[in-house]
Amino acid sequence: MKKKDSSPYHHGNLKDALVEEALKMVKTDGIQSITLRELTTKLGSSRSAIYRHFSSKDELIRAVIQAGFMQLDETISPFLISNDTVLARFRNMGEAYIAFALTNPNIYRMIFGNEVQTQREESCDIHNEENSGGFQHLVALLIEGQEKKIFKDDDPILQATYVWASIHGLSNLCIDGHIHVQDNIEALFELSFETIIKGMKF
Amino acid sequence: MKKKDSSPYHHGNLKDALVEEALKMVKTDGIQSITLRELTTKLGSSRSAIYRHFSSKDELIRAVIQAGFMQLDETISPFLISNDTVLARFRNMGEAYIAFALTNPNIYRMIFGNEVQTQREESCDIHNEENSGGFQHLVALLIEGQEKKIFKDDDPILQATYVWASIHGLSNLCIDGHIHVQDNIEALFELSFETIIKGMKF
DNA sequence: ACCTGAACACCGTTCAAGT
DNA sequence: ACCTGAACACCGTTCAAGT
Repeated sequence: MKKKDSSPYHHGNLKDALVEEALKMVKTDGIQSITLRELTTKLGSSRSAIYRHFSSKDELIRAVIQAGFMQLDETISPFLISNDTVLARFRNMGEAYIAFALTNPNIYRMIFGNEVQTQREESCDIHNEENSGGFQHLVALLIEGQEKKIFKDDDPILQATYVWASIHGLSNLCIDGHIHVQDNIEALFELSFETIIKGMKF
Repeated sequence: MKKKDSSPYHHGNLKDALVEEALKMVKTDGIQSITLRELTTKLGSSRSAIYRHFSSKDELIRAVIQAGFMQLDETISPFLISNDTVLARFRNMGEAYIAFALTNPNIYRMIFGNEVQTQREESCDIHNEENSGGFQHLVALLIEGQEKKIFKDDDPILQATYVWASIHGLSNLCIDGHIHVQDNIEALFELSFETIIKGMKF
């Protein structure tokens, strides 16, 4: 079990522990399940200690959102910079993306939901280089595809945004049950990827 | 101003009035702004009266979501069944859809958000014929396009789902500020529509 | 940089009693 | 089919006082 620190009045790294534990709670029970009372009880700290590190619950949630966003980013990035062909990398990324959303619906919902007003520009905007290497890698992949005459010569940033939006839309509709094609959900992905690639072809 | 009913103990149609007023609150201030206390105060009814019509706040919200979904549906449906060409109808629908989302971000977020667990199958599933004429019309449009050799011969329901997901993804990312291409947001839509249509071409 | 413990305003929900 | 009014448990947030 966890050992106490030298003093009962000091937690090892409360700020990170709060974010980590909150992300766990989101993952299993959704963002609505986070209450500061339960969160601090689980960590064995006091409620008011939170306000040493975050000015409000919303600010804490923003940190949790950012942590979740980085998990998604780390899941998809490797597929974009592998040694596979352009089209294989594209497809593998898409499958990994949707798999993440289906496996972690609560985290995905939190990231792209809007229960907390975030300054996306500064946290988990997909264009933010610091947090979204994935988007940058996607842009690079599309540029490579354009150079190899696989993809149409369009603005690669707009192209990447369109791709992201399409895959995001699929993920979003699937995990929130707006579509019920469960029997042939793979057929939906197959059709979607093919249509996207055909639409962007040189 | 509003006249009282014959008896102060009977509201004209409290159930509908609650949903209507709640939808207004969502539209201007977002779903988070709805509290039963404020809602009933605005209508001049008592708090407990709500429970004559809804078993909980969540059940009320579900009715509000459904009402919002029908507004979206009524906005886009006319464009799908107009006298224009297949491609014009397709494009006009897409533009109307995104325009609705940009004009009513709070309503759009509520519809496709997940702050309240809904049984989508019974309320605002896009496949639900009762509430989503738009989706049915989109399927019909795609079938017409296939017959006229404009679109590829794919399962029209999967095709329609892919189209919906793409436009939904664009709307969603735009209103939540995950993308900041505000300067050329029209260019993004232009590229998206062209890519989608090209991807589905015969 | 934490702790305890109390307090505050706000929330959804319930209930007893009236009309 | 409503009303009033009180109560309940829960919430985020603040604060005074300690270590």
